[in-house]
Amino acid sequence: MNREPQISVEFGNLNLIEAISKELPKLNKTQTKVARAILADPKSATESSIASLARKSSVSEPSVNRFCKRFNAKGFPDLKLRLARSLASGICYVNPKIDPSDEVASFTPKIFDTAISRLAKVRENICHQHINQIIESLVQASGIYFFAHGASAQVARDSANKFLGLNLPVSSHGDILIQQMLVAKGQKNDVFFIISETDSNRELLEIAQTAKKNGSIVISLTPSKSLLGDISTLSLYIDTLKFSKNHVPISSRIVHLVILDVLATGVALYKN
Amino acid sequence: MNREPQISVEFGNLNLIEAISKELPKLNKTQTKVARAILADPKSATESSIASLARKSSVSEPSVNRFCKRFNAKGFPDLKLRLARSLASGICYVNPKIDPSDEVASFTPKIFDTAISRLAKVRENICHQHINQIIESLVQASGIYFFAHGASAQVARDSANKFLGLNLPVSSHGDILIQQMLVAKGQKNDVFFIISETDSNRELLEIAQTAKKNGSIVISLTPSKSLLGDISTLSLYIDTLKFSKNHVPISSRIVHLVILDVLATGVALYKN
DNA sequence: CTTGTTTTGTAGTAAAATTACAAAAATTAT
DNA sequence: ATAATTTTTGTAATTTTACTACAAAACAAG
Repeated sequence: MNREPQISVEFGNLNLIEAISKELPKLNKTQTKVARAILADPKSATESSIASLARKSSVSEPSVNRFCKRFNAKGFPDLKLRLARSLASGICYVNPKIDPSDEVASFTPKIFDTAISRLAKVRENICHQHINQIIESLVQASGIYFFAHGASAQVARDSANKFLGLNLPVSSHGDILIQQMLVAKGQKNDVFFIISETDSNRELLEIAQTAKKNGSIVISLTPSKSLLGDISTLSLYIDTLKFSKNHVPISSRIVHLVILDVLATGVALYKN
Repeated sequence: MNREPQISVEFGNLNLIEAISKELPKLNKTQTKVARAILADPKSATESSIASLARKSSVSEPSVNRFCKRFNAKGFPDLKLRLARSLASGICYVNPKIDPSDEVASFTPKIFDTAISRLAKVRENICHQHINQIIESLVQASGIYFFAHGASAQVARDSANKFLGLNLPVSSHGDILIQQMLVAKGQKNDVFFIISETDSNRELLEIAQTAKKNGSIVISLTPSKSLLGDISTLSLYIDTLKFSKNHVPISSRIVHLVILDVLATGVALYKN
């Protein structure tokens, strides 16, 4: 039973809450009241009747109805529907802050939620065509080299293990000198897969450039707007959260790992 | 001060569609009709009235209403709400199978969904008290040693990096001989943190036993019902999915990583 | 201040959902 | 088999909810 994903990313629907807060300054007096009431507790808004929302915002029922139409909804039930969708979709996930007074019971779910919402976001936005191209490159590569430094080195090793299990000519390397040597000897069908959480590494950039010059394929897993991504043959952009001191310090690594699971699965399917 | 994150996905609600298809065989004649009508086009169900859904499934309106209550909804609007929520995220909480005919666009969300639902499950079931005890052990340890083999070795290294950043006396080791040596010299306040996805490693078990005998603290991250867990001072149980050939091969590593983020966060908060 | 425009609420109407109850199946015991 | 009991289902009435037409305020410009 081949279950297709049931998502429908209808742009107009997904970020209704964001749309409302964006339009907030342009709204008149009563509509602002309604908007405030909704934004104050969007979830309960999805569960309440037009009457109770009208009461909550101290306006009349038709005013709530007009508000709905202002936002291109057919009516109040339609607005609730969109609201529910935009709440569940996670597009407007706010990364919860951890404050020093947090107990285990309060920060543990926060950390899980952050990880989950990051995955959910990437799930929505990832480009399947890119994935496909990467899979094809990997399958026909004469050699696959995972390069990374620092924390990402673990992801690189893990990836190499995965692909090794699929009988691909793969290895992973964390040492710059070795990376440089391998790139210098790179063939046309060699794939250099570079994983970077921060795009801050100058040496990796040069390595990628050399690889490109030699005609090898460079695939990168980097933050968006990264120099590394620019010069790569193919790249997947995963942004690290710029976390301030008390933000959840979830790593991109988790997302990277899942993406590499996707790639490995793709390769496995491709070879059969 | 148990403030929940402002916007969190409610995972208990999200799997209504799955719940319906799961209950399908247990339903009686009319309710099956309703279920079929909903499953045939869940999205349009969220947009239609009870009357039109009743017409579509060739049953009476009250029957639809009864169906709603069968699934713990307050009534029809409530069911629509839940349906909308479960559609919007598109996350499938039953571990989906990947079949060889799957395209990138169909197996990619499956893999993400599996990771997400695993995290969600652990988030719900994790014992905060255990976490707390582990954090306390780590903070007061004179030495922390992460031990793992195979794929988990990456998690061990990653964890060591994390705790190193918090100025703890930490190291990670993948080599059995070194592990044995370190355990033999173990002090009372030393913590041996053993990460294992499979509980299949006999040597690690012996190492844990030695550590325990020496009076050191043994903390383990293992599958439930594991021998390793039994002999540990403290343990967190994370079950690996026993995946058949065509199940999503998501690793426990992702869950392990998040748990270690939790522990690191706890330690960081504890020290301030 | 008056006229025209926009905004807002009132009251009535239409639609939707729920409930109570009765009819029809289905089940069980005789 | 058939009567009695239970369960299931639909009809009709009730209640709740949402929408619309219209009139009263509020506001702006002359």
